[in-house]
Amino acid sequence: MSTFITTEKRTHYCGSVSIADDGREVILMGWAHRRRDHGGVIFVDLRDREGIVQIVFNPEAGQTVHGEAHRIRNEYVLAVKGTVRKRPEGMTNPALSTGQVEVVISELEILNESKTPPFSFDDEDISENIRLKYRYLDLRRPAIQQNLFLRSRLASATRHYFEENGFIEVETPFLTKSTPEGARDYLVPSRISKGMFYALPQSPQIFKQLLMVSGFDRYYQIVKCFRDEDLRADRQPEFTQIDVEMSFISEEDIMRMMEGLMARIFKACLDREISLPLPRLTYADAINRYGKDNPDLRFGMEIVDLTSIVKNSGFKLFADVSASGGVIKAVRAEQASGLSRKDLDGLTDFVAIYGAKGLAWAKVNEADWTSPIFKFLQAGEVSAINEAMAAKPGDIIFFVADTPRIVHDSLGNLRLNLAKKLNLIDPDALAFTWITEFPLMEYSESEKRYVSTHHPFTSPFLEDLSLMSTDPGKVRARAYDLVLNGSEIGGGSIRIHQKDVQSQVFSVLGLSDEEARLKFGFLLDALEYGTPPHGGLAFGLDRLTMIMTKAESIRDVIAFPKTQKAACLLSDAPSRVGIEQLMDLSLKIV
RNA sequence: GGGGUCGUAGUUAAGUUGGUUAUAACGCCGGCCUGUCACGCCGGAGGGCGCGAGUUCAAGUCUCGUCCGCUCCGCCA
Repeated sequence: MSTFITTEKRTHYCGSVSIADDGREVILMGWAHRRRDHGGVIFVDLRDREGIVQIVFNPEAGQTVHGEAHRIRNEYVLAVKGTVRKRPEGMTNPALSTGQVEVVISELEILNESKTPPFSFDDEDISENIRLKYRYLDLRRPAIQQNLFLRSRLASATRHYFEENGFIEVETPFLTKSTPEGARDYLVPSRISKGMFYALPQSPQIFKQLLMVSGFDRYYQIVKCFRDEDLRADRQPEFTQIDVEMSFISEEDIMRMMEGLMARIFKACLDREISLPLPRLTYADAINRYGKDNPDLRFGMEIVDLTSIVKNSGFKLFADVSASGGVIKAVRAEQASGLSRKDLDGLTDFVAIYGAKGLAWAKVNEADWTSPIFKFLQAGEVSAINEAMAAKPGDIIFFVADTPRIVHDSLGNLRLNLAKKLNLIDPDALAFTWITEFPLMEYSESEKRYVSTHHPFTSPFLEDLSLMSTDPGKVRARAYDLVLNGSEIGGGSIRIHQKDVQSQVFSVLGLSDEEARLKFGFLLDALEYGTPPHGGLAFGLDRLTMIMTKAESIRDVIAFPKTQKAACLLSDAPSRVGIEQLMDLSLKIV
């Protein structure tokens, strides 16, 4: 074989050959995307990461080259030398960015052959298990490559932004200490200390706070985090955070700095302008108006509280729910009377997922309602509801009556479901909102104690401190989430920097001084050595990339993702290990 | 842990009320073809229906179990 590759250098990417190169000799290397062999002339679409260009083998080019070109099959790896030529009249291909030109080949070297791939790279609906098993081939598909290119630009823009603003990137350990609060840890057994385990970090939370104690003042890191919890379409067991912490700052400073980051990222990656400052919503407002702490603000359809209108209603269900401390709320789907009875039954099943025992609906007419509950309501109630909902003929009102928790869950998700069904969402919209004033802790029925909403180092509102002993659920946290298009893309808080406040929080969480020492002793010690006021936040880089690429699954923005059972179909991880490895670690499988 | 859904040639799918040799398209292989670009034309190979039991004269088709993918609830400070 010749030594094309060692003596010659590639001059262009396939996708970057243009009409400006007309007449120029170029050297290209890439994969045979498709061949069209006419017996005489042979066309090959040559593909690399930048795109596709048509290369042409004419019989006149010579026996050797033409003969070799007959051997080309899909996905063969080629090196070619040839001359760029404007395509003959009427033979351009507008579907191709390089469709004005073609490259007439004078030299060819087949650098490598390829087995027939298990699936076509044009086909969009290949089952995911096949794609994941042959992920290296799946990643040849331009659509996924584009996602990863964008992800890289996102990370790059992030680094530039933080460097310009005086942040230092510091790496924190992956082999670290298991922390009891929060998600389940991935554990790594220690060989040297028998029976002991490291944990992979759920986030670098404590370490970045320690860096503030050390005086680094502004820290960031693009870092893998690990959580051993069940997966979702937007959750992987290992995922990437843009992790940030700052000293001598308040909420305002951090939120401004992060808004700047968002503006930079969207400008750099998508050339989109974000108007700042970003809107804000308190947690309580978000729940009351949208039923969720990650509301999708790309459309309206706000939840309306009807409890005061119907609490004394002749409709027993409403009256009973109200009397037992529940609420009656509703959303209005504009001009949705096209929904069939079957659709409505489907929606009832849908809200049942969130614990709702039923879903009442009312089609609004000129004078009355078409509704199973119409006959139970007085005329005054109907008109009051119509007014509260701003209902117009053709609208449908959906009611849920239950505990606040179930009502918000049901209607919050119903709102999303309806918006998709009724096409209310502009796919290009970017609806940011900060969510502020989260509760510091919530009572956990399963654990029979208060648990942190965010994490135990989150600072309470100082003016709420007196509630700590009397009504801990009412204490607000100095925490903030950033939500984009209904997805929580980041969250953080001002941290506790005084030891006595930290002790108070631990005690409400049911952690004794002794336990707290055992679990977080090193952080508590550090807090006693001149800790500056500090706070920070972390963004989910994967989720942000998902939104920016309009990916439906987090797997489409991760090169080598895991399945819902947390398995890697490519490498076959996790897998059994040999007895020797287990013995080294003093482990026994039970 | 639970709910839903899927599994039939390499791929994507079709397979009626269980009934001879399990279809199609694309891909693959061979032949022909000098302007195609989802090239075209002719011919061919390729699976026993995720796996395991069961019902039946007879099972992709019914039953049970099991595995895998996806999705949701719980979970994810």
